[in-house]
Amino acid sequence: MSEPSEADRDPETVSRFVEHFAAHLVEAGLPRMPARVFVALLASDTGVLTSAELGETLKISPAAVSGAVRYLAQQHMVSREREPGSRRERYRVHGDQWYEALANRDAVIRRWEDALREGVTSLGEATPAGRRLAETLAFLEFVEKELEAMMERWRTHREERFGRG
Amino acid sequence: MSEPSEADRDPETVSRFVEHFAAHLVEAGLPRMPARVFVALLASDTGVLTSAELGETLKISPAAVSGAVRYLAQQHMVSREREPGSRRERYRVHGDQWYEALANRDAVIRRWEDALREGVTSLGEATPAGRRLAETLAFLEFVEKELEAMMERWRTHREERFGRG
DNA sequence: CGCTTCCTTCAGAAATTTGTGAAGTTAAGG
DNA sequence: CCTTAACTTCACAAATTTCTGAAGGAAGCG
Repeated sequence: MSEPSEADRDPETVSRFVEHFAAHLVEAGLPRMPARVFVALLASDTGVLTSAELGETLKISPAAVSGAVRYLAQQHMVSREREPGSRRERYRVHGDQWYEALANRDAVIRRWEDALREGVTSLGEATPAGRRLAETLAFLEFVEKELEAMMERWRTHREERFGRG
Repeated sequence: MSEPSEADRDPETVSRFVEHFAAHLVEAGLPRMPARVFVALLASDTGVLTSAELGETLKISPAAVSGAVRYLAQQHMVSREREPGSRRERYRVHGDQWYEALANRDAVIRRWEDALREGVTSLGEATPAGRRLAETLAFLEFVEKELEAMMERWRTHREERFGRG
């Protein structure tokens, strides 16, 4: 029998995890292909894969890889690198970068806030509906601030536990 | 110019806000009908609407209302009430209930954690991939605890600012 | 320069999701 | 009980989304 070493990178084991975890992300609202690509990167040993490798392990066309990666890059969940002196593009999931993507939700929150402010104004601050919207707005403003503080605490916590990544 | 009173509840103004804010929620992953129904409730003066009222303001069939409401109830974003001695069902968005739904994300996070733990085990704790997954897991565990604390702080903050709802 | 490699874009096929009408279910009211 | 009101469920039609294959660029390499 084989040693429990790198040899355990049985493609099937990896694939099982990829599909399983990706399914959860999909359920949470991430499009299918981006989810699969993202998890494949997370589960790779170097955290870097080429487009071709992604296509092969996930059994999808180059076009699908391209689309998924574009999506992920927009969300700042992966970064693209150019291998110098080669046409190969490499995609990387930076350990932290992915947490920071969560902080990126910030942008989303801020747009919600804008919409709510408009609602408070147009419905009237003094109306019950206006007050309800105002409270929701206050909640989001609160969360926004808290998230920032939380990420700061995480960075500290992380260094204690994992050392500088 | 007109007084900012209840007279401002021009259906068209309300509708504009509903559609606008709902669009943001959809973009964030909420299905369309649930999003519209939810915002319609948020923007109503009492925070309570009957199925018929929802159908009329949103111009959708009873079936669509039914489906949307079922979804929202499952997510704990609205609650259903039975008007005693009537067949009419009423749907309510409780001011806080909706924040607490965010805490409900807890359940989602916990399932992610389970999937990640499995991944760490099957890929091997000692492998680079395993370590990456372990760190992601640690992040989620951290967030889970923080969220709870955050909600607690919000409740305090809220009372200071709005008095007990 | 032209060839080759790799990625992207585009149009369309396939699959999934979404919303409706119609029939079914439950419960109030006569 | 029978009628009527209100919501729900189901099957299907419609719209949207998703992925592919094919054609179209950019960039290294000879």
